[in-house]
Parts: sequence; C-alpha cells; structure tokens
Amino acid sequence: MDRIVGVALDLVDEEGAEALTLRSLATRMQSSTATLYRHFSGRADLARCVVDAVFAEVRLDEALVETSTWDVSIAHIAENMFTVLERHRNVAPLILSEIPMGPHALRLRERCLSVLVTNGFTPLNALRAYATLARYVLGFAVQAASEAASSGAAYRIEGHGELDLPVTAYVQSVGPIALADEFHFGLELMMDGLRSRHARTPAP
Amino acid sequence: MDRIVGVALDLVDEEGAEALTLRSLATRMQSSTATLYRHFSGRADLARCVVDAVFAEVRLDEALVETSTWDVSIAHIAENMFTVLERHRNVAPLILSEIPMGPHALRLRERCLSVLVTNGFTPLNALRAYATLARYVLGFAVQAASEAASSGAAYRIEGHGELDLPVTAYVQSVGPIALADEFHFGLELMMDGLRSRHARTPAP
DNA sequence: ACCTGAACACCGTTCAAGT
DNA sequence: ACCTGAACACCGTTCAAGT
Repeated sequence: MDRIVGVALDLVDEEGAEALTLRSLATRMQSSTATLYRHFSGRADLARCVVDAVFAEVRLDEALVETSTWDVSIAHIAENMFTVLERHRNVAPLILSEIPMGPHALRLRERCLSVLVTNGFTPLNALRAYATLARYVLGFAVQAASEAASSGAAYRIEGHGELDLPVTAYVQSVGPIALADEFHFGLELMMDGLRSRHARTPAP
Repeated sequence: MDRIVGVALDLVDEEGAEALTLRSLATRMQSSTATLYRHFSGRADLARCVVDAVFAEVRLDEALVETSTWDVSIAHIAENMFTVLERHRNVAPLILSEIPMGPHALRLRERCLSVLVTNGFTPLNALRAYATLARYVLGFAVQAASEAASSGAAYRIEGHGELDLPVTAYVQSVGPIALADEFHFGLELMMDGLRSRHARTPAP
C-alpha cells in the first residue's frame, strides 16, 4: 500500500491536489476505484496517507540536532519541514482538512518536544513552542501554495469603487519578497522570542 | 448580491464549508443554481466573497490604533482578526485556496502597513512583518478549524507497529492547551522579535 | 432582459456479480 | 478470497427554452 501512496503523491506533485481523484489514481494503478477501498477507507484516508508520506521525507541532521544548542536544533527542524513542504507544495491543500497526525508527523513532533524538554522547557512551554512553530510552518506552506494572485489581482471590485491603498502601493515599490526570505524572517522572529523567554537556562 | 453572500456565510456557519454548494445556496435563496451565475463567476468566486465578508466584520478600535505604540496597535489588529476568524471558524477551509485579496482584506493590510511605516519600519521590513503576522493568524485559523482529533487519535497505524512517544506522553500530562492561549503565546513571541529588531526608534 | 429546468461531465462510495 | 463494472447520489457548470 506504500506504493499506492507513492503513486498518489506523484500524481499530486504533477497535477495538483484537486487532480487526486479515486478515479485518476485507479487509472494510474491500472485498477478500479472500488479496489482502492481495500487499502483506504476513503478519499480522506488517502489524503492523510499522502500527507504523512511527505513528512516521511524529512531527514534531520541528527548529529547537528544532538550537539547544537536547542535554538539551532529547533530552527533546523523547522527549516527541514519547510524545505520538504516546498518540494511538495501541491500537497498543501490536503493538509488543511486536519492537523497531520500520521506516524511520521508524530515522530517529528516527538523529536522537537524532546529537544525542548531536555533543554529546560516546561511541558507547557514546550507544547506551546512546538504548536506555534508547527502552525507557522504549516500555515506558511498552505498559503505559499497559491502564489499566483499575489501581485495585483482583484482590484476592480463590483460595488466598492476603486480602492486606494497608498501605503500598500508605496511599500510594494521594493518588489515582491522571495518566499524563503519571508519564511526565514518570521522564523527568526519567533526564535528571538523563544530565546528571550528562555534566557540563561543552564545546560543540562 | 451582498444578501446572497450573507446567506452563504450563514450556511457555512451553520453547516460547514463543504455544505456550501451552489445547489444548497440556491435552495436557501428559493432560486436556481443557474441564477447564481448572474452574480458569481462560479463556486471559487463565491468562496472569495464569503471570505471577504468575514474580513468585513473586523472592527478596529481606531482610537487605540491611532494613539498607541506600534506594537500595541499591531497586536490589537492581529487579535481582532483572530477573534473574527474564530467566530466564523467554518470558513477556514475556504481561505486555503488562495490568499485573501478582497477589498476588506486589502484595507486591513493597508491599515497595518500604515502603522508600521509611520513608525519607522522600512518598506521591506513592513512587508515582512505584515506577511509573517498575516500568515500566522490565517494559518492558525485554518488549522484551528479541525480541533477534533487533537488528543489521541491515529495511534494504531497499519504497518508501523506501535509508536512510542515518551516525551509527547510526558508533556501532554499538562492537558490540552486552550486555543486562545496558544494563539497569544505565538503572537507575543513574534511581537517580542519585532520589538527587539525595532529597538530604540524615535517616535515620529 | 431575466430566470430556470434539464442536461452534461464529473465526483466519492457501494455492491452485486464475476473470477 | 479478491477484484470490478455498473449503479447511486451527489457536485459545478452550461444552455436552450421559457417568461
């Protein structure tokens, strides 16, 4: 059944999330839609498996995670998640339906919480820190999937007349921001906040 | 056509985003699906309008935004967005498809950028700060919509055997974190980061 | 000019019937 | 036991036909 998920992920990568249809997948498998129900309980289950297949691609530098300070480790994990999600940006729409809870997603969370707790974070703050980072990375990935209408669409709206947005226009003179730049800016913001809250904790 | 959008938003609030069907909306309007195409170019357009109707509900305390320091103003705007999205949490799945670009969403962005720029942020950093905050709030709202399976589902996975997640188990002994608490923790993290980056800027 | 029933081409899901 | 064609109840979208 891992092979079916692999084919499904290929399909999403190549044709987008909305092209992931039981019929289209059955065709690629040279099988029938009814057969897919032997492996998945339905389309939602299939989507969950595809999402977890993406999380399975996260490869951490375990030596780095083990030997670095907690902030470097956490940032490394977050950047790895971002990289993998960027590589499979078409899967983003599949993530929205529910928070990833597949085995690979859970193991990644375990790893993160472990780093935080062994570095003196309280359970509550470790959970908070992980939740915030995970939501940021996932929320970023979900929205980054639709980067077409980012510049100047949807200006002519029906009843509202012309919008004038002087500051928006002024500020956009710097041109569009690269996705990776935007991501790292926000990530550093949160790491700053975590560091300042966690200042002067003795090494274990 | 604002009335149709209002009915559509009611429908989403009451029955969820997947219940927003051209047929179900036509039934509520005592009309036909074909008639809806006089007002919207299709389901995607309808969804965009519903999302912007939610943004239209954001009511800022203009006196507070005007007179407070930039960080208080920005946090106030972010919290307002969060409150409104929480009130209409069923619309979250409609947001994923594309970044909100309706007139009300654009005006809210204009207001945010205005606060940042008049307080000495460079155009680049104002854009970055807004993008990070907006993605955080939206990403949070999107994922907050599915809070059912948060505790302990999806443990028994087919081929992988039992997962043991000791730190996860230990850390979850503090119980589930309230959504609002989680949101505020992350927001404060980012505000801390923004403040430290923007330290010692003279008032205009 | 405005509206709509009915059709078209899809979709997820199910099940009797085949092997 | 395993697979599948065909059906069912949907969906978005279109259009000839009505008023």
